[in-house]
Amino acid sequence: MAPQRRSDCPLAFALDAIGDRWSLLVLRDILLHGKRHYEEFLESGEGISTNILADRLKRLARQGLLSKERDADNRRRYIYRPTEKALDLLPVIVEMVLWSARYDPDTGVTPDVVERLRDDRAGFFVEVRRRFGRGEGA
Amino acid sequence: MAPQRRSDCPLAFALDAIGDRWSLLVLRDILLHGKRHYEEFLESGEGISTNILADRLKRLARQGLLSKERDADNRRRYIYRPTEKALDLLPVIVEMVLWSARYDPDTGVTPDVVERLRDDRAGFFVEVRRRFGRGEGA
DNA sequence: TCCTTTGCTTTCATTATGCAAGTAAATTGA
DNA sequence: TCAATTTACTTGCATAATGAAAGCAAAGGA
Repeated sequence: MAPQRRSDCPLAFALDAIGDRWSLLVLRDILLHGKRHYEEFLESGEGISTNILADRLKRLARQGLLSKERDADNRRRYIYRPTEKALDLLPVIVEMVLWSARYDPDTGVTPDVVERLRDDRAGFFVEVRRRFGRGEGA
Repeated sequence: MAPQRRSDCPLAFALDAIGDRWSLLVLRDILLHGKRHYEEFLESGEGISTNILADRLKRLARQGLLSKERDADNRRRYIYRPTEKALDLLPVIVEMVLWSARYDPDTGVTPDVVERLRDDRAGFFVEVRRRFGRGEGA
């Protein structure tokens, strides 16, 4: 997708990393929906196909956004986990969600969730990080 | 790029609108660099090609992010301006810039700009909006 | 020892991207 | 007044990305 660096612009850097239609949806599943396995990602409503999912997981891992390890409980599986670099994308995701909540008349996000994200971003971030064993500071 | 709706997820909505490698760079040129004409967008460091630029301008206008009108001073030109919907993407852009500033060792953004964006988001938004004739409140 | 589960890879058709060249309307200069 | 230039595209074509479907391989279960 984005093999080389296009410029030194920070926005271009972010877009080269996650500027496609699928990468952030995979991160959403991991960060917000607690998914960890390949099969779970496939089940998401958008219907990603198997080759694209495999490619994105590989890219995200190569870019240091995801770690991949065998599941000790079932060695056919792998567990995908977010790195700190991925957790630091939460503000980007939240702002995109708030923007869509404002402009999509058929949005699936409920008003109470919007309110929570708008009025307690920091608390939300702490809550998500806690689920991945990260305390308040880093 | 993203013809139809993939799901009711707000993140998917945003990605269908701006989830590609060019759309946000065009908006960056307009919102942050004061560019207004086709030729100016072509001059950006990333080197977008003419057909892609034309396509993205059309898409952004169709989605209500840009307005397009003839330049009265030079009727060969058109003036592209951001709508409120585009200005509301500033938080997304700022979060992406801050993320890249943290993780790109060769980032082009200077520490003082990073500090400004981090510590005075609201002031920054007001400043940008003022340039487009929008006061504090919408 | 099969059968199933899980995570892919491969194949191939369709679509998007990107470079280069061409087109057309508005403007300028001779 | 008309030829050159500016500005904003469009078109053609090659290459790359996407997507649907089928196939494959290792691990686990019956």
